Amino acid sequence: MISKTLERRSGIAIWRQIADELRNEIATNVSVQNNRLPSETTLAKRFEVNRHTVRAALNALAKEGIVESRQGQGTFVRARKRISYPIGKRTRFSDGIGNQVQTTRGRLLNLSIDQATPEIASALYITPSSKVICLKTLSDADDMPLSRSTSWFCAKRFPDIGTAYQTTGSITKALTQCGIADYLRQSTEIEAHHATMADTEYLQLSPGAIVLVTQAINSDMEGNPIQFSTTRFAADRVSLAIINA
Amino acid sequence: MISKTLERRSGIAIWRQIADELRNEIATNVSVQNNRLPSETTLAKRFEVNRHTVRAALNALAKEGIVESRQGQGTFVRARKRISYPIGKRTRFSDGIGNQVQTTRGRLLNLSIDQATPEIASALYITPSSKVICLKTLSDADDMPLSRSTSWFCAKRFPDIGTAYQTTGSITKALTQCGIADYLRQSTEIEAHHATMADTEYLQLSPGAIVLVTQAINSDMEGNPIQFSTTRFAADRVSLAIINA
DNA sequence: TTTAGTTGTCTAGATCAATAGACAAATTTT
DNA sequence: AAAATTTGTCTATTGATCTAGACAACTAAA
Repeated sequence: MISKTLERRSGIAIWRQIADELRNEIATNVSVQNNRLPSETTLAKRFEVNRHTVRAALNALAKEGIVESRQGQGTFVRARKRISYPIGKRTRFSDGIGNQVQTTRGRLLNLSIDQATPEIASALYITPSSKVICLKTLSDADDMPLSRSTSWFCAKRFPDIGTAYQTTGSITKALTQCGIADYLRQSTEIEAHHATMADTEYLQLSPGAIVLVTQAINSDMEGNPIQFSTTRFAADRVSLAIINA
Repeated sequence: MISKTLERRSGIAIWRQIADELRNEIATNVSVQNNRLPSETTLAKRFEVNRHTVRAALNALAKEGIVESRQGQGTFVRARKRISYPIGKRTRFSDGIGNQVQTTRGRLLNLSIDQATPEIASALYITPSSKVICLKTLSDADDMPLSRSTSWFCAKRFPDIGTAYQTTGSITKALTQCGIADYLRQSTEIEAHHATMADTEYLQLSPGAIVLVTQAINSDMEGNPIQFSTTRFAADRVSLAIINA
């Protein structure tokens, strides 16, 4: 198909560049017939590299659980679906993905009481350097880490949000306990970045992996912002579905 | 700050892992004082590597235009802003980013008439294997490639969409010429992937770079789908802003 | 059973990445 | 002026990645 040469001396090993390319083609069903990849020799010819280099790439994909090699037969793709995470006015974690997975879990990693930075203050409509509660959480789906979030709440309005989250394992339920029966997503910004070291640790990713970073503000029904949060998703496990309606 | 060890034998050179980490920290203003990075020796101690390895990382960031080193003084970050690309009911390319850049340009890379795949057919509400026009385009902002798209239109309804795009360089204007005065974004799906070889070529990216991939359906004012498209953004040049209202 | 095609494993050498140390060149502080 | 701190450049060595070739082990088809 594409016969562009691989870049050497780029800091990314050739076998990993091939792995990235094949992962993409598998995701879009290019050059995959009957769930079977071309043979190692064929791929080596196509990428103009040694067969061992192709094997290193396939080995990496096998470790990710994307393909499976069988001696004498070939290399086959194992179907895996991304979790579709809805983003709209009524975005909620467990509700949104609940029908796609068996179990969801939220864990509190860290709680601290900080002074609001200018950015947080303007998002929450409070005076700069007033007190905010900062919650760092990790969310699992089927015991695979899916995302990690940092949320800020006005400490004066939600003094007990931390303990409420710890007992419920859910922001929505914690807000209910704090008197917020319903809330709306006011804004969302999405970026993509390379995984940081903290990401590779908490989300169980390899270096060079991708995280989808969303920055969101939630408001109560009167339109007052109540939560400002940054969430980092393991990009190869999710697809963000934007709900316009 | 974070003292997690770097992963060796991962196919990603250590200097590139450090570059990725620093790029992220620069973006979030961590460990950057007065626009000045810590000295090479300090960074080498922190990452527990040789100073030359840190230099390789800084060299890469300098080539990307993110930092600038001055002998005897230090290494400084150069301010660069991502273009914020709005996604909502009324998403349009040039309108949305027009106030952030000087010039925008759209170029037609390829036009073909294909049979609709099941996916395209269901998105456009047409019978499978009926004819569709496929437009591959590249969009620049200030002469930097920003995104590349593949769009499908019903060939029966929009026979002249190709020439209309070529003369106007804009999907919106092309649709106007074809009798669509106004249209709405019906759905958007967002994923993040590693750049393919075609991405590195057209979007001028390095291997290992990230692309934000959106899949969207646009409808006319009666709610009939008119365009199905996949867009791949250079992730380090944009931020997607979700408009819920 | 034979043959062709596939993945698995081993050895050896060539190229690239990372470490180590030394010193030059430029800037700021003392 | 001198000292301290910074980036820039050089050489040499060790370790990881990529290439090359050969052959074993397994599978499916002739």
